Amino acid sequence: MYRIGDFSRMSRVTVKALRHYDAVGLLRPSHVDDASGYRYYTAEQLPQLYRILALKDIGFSLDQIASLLQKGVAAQELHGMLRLRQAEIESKIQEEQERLIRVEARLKLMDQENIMANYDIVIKSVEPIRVVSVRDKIAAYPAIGALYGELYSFLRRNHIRPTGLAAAIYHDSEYKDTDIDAEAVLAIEMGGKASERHQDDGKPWPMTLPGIGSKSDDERIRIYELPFIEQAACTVHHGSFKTLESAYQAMWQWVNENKYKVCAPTRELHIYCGEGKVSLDDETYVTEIQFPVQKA
Amino acid sequence: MYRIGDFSRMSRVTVKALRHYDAVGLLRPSHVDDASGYRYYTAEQLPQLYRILALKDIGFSLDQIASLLQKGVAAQELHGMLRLRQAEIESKIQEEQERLIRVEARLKLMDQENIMANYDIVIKSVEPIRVVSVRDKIAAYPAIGALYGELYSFLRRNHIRPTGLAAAIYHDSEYKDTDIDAEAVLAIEMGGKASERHQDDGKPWPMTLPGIGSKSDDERIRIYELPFIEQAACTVHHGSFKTLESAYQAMWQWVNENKYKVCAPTRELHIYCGEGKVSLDDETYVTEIQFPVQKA
DNA sequence: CTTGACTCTCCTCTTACTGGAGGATGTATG
DNA sequence: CATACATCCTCCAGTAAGAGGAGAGTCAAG
Repeated sequence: MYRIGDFSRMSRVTVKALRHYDAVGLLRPSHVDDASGYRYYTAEQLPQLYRILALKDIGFSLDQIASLLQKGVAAQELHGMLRLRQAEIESKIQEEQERLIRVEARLKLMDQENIMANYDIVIKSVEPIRVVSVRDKIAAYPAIGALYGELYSFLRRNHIRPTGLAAAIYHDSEYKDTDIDAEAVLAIEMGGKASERHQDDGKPWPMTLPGIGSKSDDERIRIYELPFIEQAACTVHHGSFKTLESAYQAMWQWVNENKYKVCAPTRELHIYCGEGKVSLDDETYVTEIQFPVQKA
Repeated sequence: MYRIGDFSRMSRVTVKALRHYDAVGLLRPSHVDDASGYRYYTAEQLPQLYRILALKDIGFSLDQIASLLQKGVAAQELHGMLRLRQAEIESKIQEEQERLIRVEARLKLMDQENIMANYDIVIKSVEPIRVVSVRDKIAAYPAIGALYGELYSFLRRNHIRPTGLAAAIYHDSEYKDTDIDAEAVLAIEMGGKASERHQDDGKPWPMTLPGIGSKSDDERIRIYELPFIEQAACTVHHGSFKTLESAYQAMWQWVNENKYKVCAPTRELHIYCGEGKVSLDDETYVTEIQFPVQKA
């Protein structure tokens, strides 16, 4: 019979931990003195403790260990748990390796800091958005303004209210500065409440509103739902459109270095874009750039 | 100005998390309504939030992020933090890889379970122990009993009390079953209290007690301190000495598969060894086997 | 009998939030 | 203007695996 301190020294497990294992029922001392509450352990409990430590080393939680020990678990079951752990560890390693790549990419990017502003790039999902849209080849980026004009006049004529969110979608798979395949979109009301939006009932929304869209002027305009994006690399540019370019540069570099690839048209969300008419060098603008990506 | 829910939807950060960042001072809403307490965020705060997320992705704690953001930290400093993180991640990956090896070794071992009992092997450190010792070549393992006899008679003659801990140390670097270089040791009192034992003052204990050890009978006997072992692979065998062999087998296999190598003589601690005379097939015995190891 | 080492229980703290209760506020609709 | 009801608020508890410490009781040796 060993007192807790002796048992602790033998096993190199802290007294605190031994008491904790007692409390959670993982390793009860073989005897507890009624009067003093002193815990007494026996030599036979040492292998039990070692089993606990070995399983802990493997990465099981105390709960899992308890269930592995208590119901005289079949070897089969332990085998399965081990396989599961194996997979978990492997994915954890992968995760850490990706993290490592992000750190390294960032370090690299810092060394070029004089060249480009520091953008913080984040992977997130993007919910579907119901929009009115017009798509056309444009000569240069600023020309997209005309497309928004078309959309606003369409909405006015048909008494549809925009939600205020405007975005551009670029369908070219590479960088171009002329003859750009651009789409301008304005978000409009979704059906249902925000909390229900996720679980779409599958019914497709009409591509055009009933009774409209037949006029020849509106033939260019579509109403549909932008698809959900599972993973988008996103960054926010705070400043004028003139300097937006550097954000794109940072995005491409990040995507490459982190071994992603762009798997759908890129989007540009105009989060803040002034009240009146749009200018090219308003430094107060806020724009989010979204690159739908997949692990390459 | 966005309400917390809108800001949450834009950034895909939960409302709870945003409130938490407010609480810890990481990202204060740019305006809080006095009357209602409603938090209002601006578009400019989106890049700030993204910076937080990017740093979090890299693995910094919120505290670290706060300190990185608050005192307009020099790029130098961030660079240093990133390097540090890099090293941390690398060591974490290594750790997980070792964990993975342990899981695989265990799976392998389970497949041979019919052959050998399941031993749980653990890495721990072993504190120095002050002992009386006698070392000799013995013909076979059971012959070590005679060495213990010598030690007990020595202690009796010199009125030294053993602490009760007995161990065998095997100096052969490979398995032998004859002509074995064995050392029998019995622990005796250390100077100082248990809590002070760790911090040895460097003074070597005398190799022999003053006034004794000069008799010719005692020339074989040494008194010294077993060295501290930083890492020892340890397992406990519960059963007779006859079956101890299989524990050694398991140990060697484990050490090899986990890519360690044995770097010092192995020890056998007799944790429970009956009261009277020692038998070869007492199934109640408890023995710990310790292999000092290093990563190969 | 005293001293000092040891042990006990109970409390709080750690991370980065999540979940929920109970109540106040904001906005759209009838 | 009244009423839903969606959204917001603040507080409280819980998570894993103990660490740290307070205050009090226990054990063995001298």
